[in-house]
Amino acid sequence: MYDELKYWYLRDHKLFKTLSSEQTKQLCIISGFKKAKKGEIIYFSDSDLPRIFLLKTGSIKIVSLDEDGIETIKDIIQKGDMFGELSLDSDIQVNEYAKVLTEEVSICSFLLSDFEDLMLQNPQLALGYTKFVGLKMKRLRNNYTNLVSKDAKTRLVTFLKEWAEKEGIFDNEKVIIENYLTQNDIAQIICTSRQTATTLLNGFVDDGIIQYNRKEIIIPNLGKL
Amino acid sequence: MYDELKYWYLRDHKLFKTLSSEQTKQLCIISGFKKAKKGEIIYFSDSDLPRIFLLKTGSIKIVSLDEDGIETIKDIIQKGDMFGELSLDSDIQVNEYAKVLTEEVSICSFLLSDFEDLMLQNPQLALGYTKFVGLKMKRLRNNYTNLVSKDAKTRLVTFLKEWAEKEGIFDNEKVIIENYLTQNDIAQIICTSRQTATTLLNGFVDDGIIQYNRKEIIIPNLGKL
DNA sequence: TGCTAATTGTCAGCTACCTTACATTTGTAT
DNA sequence: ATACAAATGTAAGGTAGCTGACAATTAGCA
Repeated sequence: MYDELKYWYLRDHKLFKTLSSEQTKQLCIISGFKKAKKGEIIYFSDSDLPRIFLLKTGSIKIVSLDEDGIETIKDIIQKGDMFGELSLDSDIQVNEYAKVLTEEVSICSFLLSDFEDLMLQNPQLALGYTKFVGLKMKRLRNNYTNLVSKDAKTRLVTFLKEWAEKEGIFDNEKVIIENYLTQNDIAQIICTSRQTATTLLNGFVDDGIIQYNRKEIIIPNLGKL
Repeated sequence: MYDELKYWYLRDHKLFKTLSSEQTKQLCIISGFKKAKKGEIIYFSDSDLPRIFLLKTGSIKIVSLDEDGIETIKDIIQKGDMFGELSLDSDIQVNEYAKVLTEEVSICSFLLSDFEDLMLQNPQLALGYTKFVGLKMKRLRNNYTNLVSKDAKTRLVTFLKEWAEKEGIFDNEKVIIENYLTQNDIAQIICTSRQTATTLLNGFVDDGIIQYNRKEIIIPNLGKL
């Protein structure tokens, strides 16, 4: 029964659509599965073997700790996304871990080596995965460009728009976003200080462009942002 | 004879090592090949079909033009590197092109669709390619972190070190780099203004940490940088 | 060989943003 | 309910580095 569940967890991910149920099951048998609650930390280095993770529901942030013990957000992973050793190399970042942002997340994982084997057997999967990694790089590069050429305000607007597009609940021009990020998180994502992010957000509220509280962000008119 | 040449150009790239000569030839037949001189511009949109390029010798910069006509360096591509639609999607960036930096470059290219076909036939290639893209992403992410947390001076040092490692000619602790970049290029790479880059470089020269001219950069002691 | 364009050098203001520092509010455990 | 920690709000002061402006040098070319 448990295997069955895991099977389904993979099954409806677009990347695994091309696999026969036999192959998916093969991946499932060796895959781990877990749920975690808000604030919990998932260490990549828990298993000494490199893994690929698939976030089934919820959101997490990938955080790295630098020499001075300062947390930096590396990535926000959302429902349906994969994370872990995406570059398929096995050197695990010791000072990197994932932190759960939403109330609950469910994650399944499989060993990098098993995933590789499966890709070798199924070129379509390999191609799909390559495109997925490529897309991720494109997005990263985009962020990079924004960081260089746009100021903090523009970066915040861009971020809010993207967030709305990805996770917002639309009602005509109005969008509601479930706000599971602190202002500090947002600040880190757009690469600015917490204070600047706070000031900017409050500025938007004053201008009536957004409504903001700890639970949700409402954008009355996405076009106006 | 010409086909033969192109065959060899691919052959000794590590990514294509796993291919049978038959397969390499297959890719070769459909691939283009060209040489270009310093300052020349290579437009990706030249062929309406998306392509992957392989830089055999020399260096180029990938530049994008924004709305205001401002050039931004997206990437520096060196000998042996690939560039083009690496994310394997076909939407060509119209306002993106490559500019030759070294005296001469030789480039070969093949159609994205052909490359995909070949990957489907040879999963090992797909896997290798994914690792390659992953590595590229890792480097980008590294730059990103530097940009956020380090100041311009540190970024310049990091860049010089990397450049030396990658292309420098070593003589014990001393390294000589062939300098095909203008200070403006360097400034863009480390995301600062031309003036700041100039001042910093001259500062290093004054401190005796480097010797700088338009032809080459000499680092007497790489460890001291 | 001289002419022109590109590259490099230097400086003075300006500003977006960081830092430090503290007050206030909100969530949560006891 | 109370206490404590986390998250948010606000302000003053400092600064890295950008912008613009202009001179000096070097490279490419007719």
